[in-house]
Amino acid sequence: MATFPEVGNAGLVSNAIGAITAHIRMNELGPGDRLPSEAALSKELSVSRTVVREAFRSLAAMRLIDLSVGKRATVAQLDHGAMSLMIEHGIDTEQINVQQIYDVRRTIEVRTATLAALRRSNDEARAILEHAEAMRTNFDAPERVMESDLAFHLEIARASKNPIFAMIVGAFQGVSRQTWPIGWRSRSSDNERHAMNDLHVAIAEAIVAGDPQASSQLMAQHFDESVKALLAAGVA
Amino acid sequence: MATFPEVGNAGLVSNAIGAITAHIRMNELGPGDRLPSEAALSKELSVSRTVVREAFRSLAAMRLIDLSVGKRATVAQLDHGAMSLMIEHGIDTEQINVQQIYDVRRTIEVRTATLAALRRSNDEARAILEHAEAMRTNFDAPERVMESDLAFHLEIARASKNPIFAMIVGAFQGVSRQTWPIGWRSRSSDNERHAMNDLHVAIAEAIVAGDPQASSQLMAQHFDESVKALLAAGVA
DNA sequence: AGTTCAAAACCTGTATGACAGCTTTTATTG
DNA sequence: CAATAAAAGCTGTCATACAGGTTTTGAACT
Repeated sequence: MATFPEVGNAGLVSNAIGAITAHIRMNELGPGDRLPSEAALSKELSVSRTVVREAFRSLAAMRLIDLSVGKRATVAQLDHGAMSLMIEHGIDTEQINVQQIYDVRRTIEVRTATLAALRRSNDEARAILEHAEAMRTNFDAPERVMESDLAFHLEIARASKNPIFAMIVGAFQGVSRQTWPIGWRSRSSDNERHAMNDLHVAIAEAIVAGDPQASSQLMAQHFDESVKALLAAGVA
Repeated sequence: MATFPEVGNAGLVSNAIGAITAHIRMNELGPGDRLPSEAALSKELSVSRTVVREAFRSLAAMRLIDLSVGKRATVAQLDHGAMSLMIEHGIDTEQINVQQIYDVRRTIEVRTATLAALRRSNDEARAILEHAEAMRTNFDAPERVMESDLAFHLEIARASKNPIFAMIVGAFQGVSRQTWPIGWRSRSSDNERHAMNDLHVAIAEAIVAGDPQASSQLMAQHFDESVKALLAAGVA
């Protein structure tokens, strides 16, 4: 008899992955909930611990579960880690370019700006404004300006109250860290750099004021200027 | 002394993943190019084959590489498989809901419609129109209407010539297969269902005509109506 | 020299067993 | 009943083995 029908035919590991996600679904597990041990799953699925481990690793790579030594695996919170790696891989292998990323970001962030203006909590409004102001304050430390810039955009995405937007915006952070300095240097004068910071503050103020129109219009303007700067610097 | 500094401290598997992606980057590998064998990497990194395998599995889970028995691992093409699982996991664990997905899709697809009108090849234009017409033709077989609908949206994303859009739109297909029938049933009459199909044909014609304004406007209208139907059906 | 084809070498998928080190449960003791 | 120590459970990593694919090698033949 050897192999009886099995559930699918794409390898034992794929089956195990399916069984584990099914377990999560059927038991209605949520973030933090514990999964069965490797040994238990190994027994239940009649496969070696090796197979179960590889399935766990796969799920952990996609950030569907968290692993840590000694403890059992737990269901994970939505996270942009895996998507970040996918995007970076796309860049590394020249399947996507920086301009395409900016198009996606612009499309999404014009929307998050709108939503943030409508839905931001007071704490989020304050955080967004603080990040924008930090960009001004640390003008002479580009490293810090960049980090505040990234935090600013991510906080707006969070304030949109749609975790998918937050995940996508987060996923681009890694790549943005590489391209940001290019944009900064390519602005032709400190005046332009100050103008960029001012624009961030203006977006923050529109969101604080709860003005979706102004928020999205200013965000669009910000991206148009950034793309122009990047193109001027000759980024493909 | 035991463990000497190592490269990082997040476990041997993480190190191996880093080493492999670094290998891809430094050798400028592209889709289809072959990676070193497990044994070779195992030797080079001074870790067991087990560790290398788990690293490979992790990368395969994120679809950065392809594995197949007997052959060496190869660099993979950008693919929405991993992101699909992430989204489904988000739904299963109630971290995201259907309305949020529709908001993301609307945001992105209004843009892909615009770009498709500007950039579609003739083949793509024809394929998009065919999918829309197939929705009409197969009116009595909802299953087929759905598949044509999904293919229609994905083809538009591809025609935008931005693989990130295609990846995101593709990632939502799995979930859409679950919610689509709800939307179909929730339209109050066959008239409304025919209207939905007509709207798809109208979008296709706008793209064929190379009219970005009309394309995006009609796509926005399509999503607004779909969301309305879903809300009417009481989808959270 | 070039082609064909079979053997050899290589490679991945899976299983088993072992042990270190961390975490949770259990049992004991005060 | 609380504190604590022992036991049991769990994950991370390693080594080894073998079945069954795939690529390379080499020999035989044209």
